[in-house]
Amino acid sequence: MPQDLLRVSVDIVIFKIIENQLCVLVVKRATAPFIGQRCLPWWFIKENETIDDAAKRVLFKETWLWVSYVNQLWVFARVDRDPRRRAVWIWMYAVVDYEVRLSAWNTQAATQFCAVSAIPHLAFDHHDIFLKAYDKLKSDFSHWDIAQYFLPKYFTLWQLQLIYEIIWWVIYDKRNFRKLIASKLPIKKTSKKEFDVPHRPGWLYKF
Amino acid sequence: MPQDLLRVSVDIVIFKIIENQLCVLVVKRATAPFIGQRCLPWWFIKENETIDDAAKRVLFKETWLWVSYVNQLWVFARVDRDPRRRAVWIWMYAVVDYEVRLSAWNTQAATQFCAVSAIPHLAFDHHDIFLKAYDKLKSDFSHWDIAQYFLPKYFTLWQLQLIYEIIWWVIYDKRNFRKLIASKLPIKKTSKKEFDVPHRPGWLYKF
DNA sequence: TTAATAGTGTCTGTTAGACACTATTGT
DNA sequence: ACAATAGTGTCTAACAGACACTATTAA
Repeated sequence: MPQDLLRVSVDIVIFKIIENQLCVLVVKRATAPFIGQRCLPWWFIKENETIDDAAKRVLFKETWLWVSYVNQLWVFARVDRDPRRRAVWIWMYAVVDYEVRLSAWNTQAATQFCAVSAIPHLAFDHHDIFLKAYDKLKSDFSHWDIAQYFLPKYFTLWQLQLIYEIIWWVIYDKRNFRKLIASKLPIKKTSKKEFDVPHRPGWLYKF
Repeated sequence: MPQDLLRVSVDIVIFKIIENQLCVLVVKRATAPFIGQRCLPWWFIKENETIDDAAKRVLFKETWLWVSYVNQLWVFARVDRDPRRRAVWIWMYAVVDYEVRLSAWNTQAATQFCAVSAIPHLAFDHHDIFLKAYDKLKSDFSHWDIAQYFLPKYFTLWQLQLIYEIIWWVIYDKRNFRKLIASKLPIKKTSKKEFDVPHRPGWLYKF
């Protein structure tokens, strides 16, 4: 039985909502190939490392981001779109929540979030990955409660509704939305209210 | 950037419906570890081979089966449940249609289909894979028309209904089922009818 | 008091599910 | 004629979607 040794890489699409827009993390390449172009964060995986852990560790080291959710998109073997001929690669996507601050890493122009409506040309086949990740994110939203990973621990129903409206690019009726999520999502009303708002404060909820 | 070389393997759950039962292909191991135990078919992938193609090629070579549908389940890196310490492995599932004959390979007791209700203990972590594949198969049925891969090219509505009843383990009302699939599945009535049946023959349909 | 958003209920159209009889073929 | 399965329509209950007003807070 053949036991070829292969290089395995991970490419990741990291989503975050900034100023009511869905954004994706892109990196400016400092080395060949495609030097100077934008692409998604990626790396080769080492032995003795699970994929999810590697994703979180590498992302923290390189971008100072701690992702709250990681999932797989797809795996490929040997489709020669990459000049370095990576043998096997894994596409993933991740979500970063509201509370992560855009501090140190943000001053490096090399790494920045970019609104999905204005994604630049991406090197490698990264545009395909982005599209697949975006589809997957939208479909996962309907089956499963990923919204929580975009939100802070305590949030108002309006914030929750906004997440859905941003991801799916639709407008909901407030009453219908609340009926819907009451029957679908395991969220609890807390005894706290939002503050520092110039209007009647809403109740805070948590998952 | 680390560029460790890893062995990549594929484990696959192959589904087929035999005598109105959902079955999975299991193999009896001839070599250590777990010699004599049953497990799922698996192999290491070689460079210059896409995963889907490798799956079809290897399965044909080893079991004489030509699968009509292949999909991915999950990818893992380094979880040391395997005595040989495979580094990265890919879980997949596949479907074999009605018309594939159980010929040559079936005489080898080493390779056989086993009803999902009577799966024996499987070596490695293959029982987990089987369970995940079964879940995925059921959920894919609701989103997407995989039923066609279980069926011959021309089929009656009753055969189609049976597939759904077997996979989901439910009973449908014939009229409601037909209304449902008429609105969901792109199937066409042909001008042919089934034959060699001791009752009124049904119309044949195709996808 | 005003500006701004929170919070709440009803009605209606569509969809999913229960249910029974006639039609056609082989023997 | 009989055995066996194909094929077909209606009624009802549940759910999804449209829709407008009162409540509470900060300034």
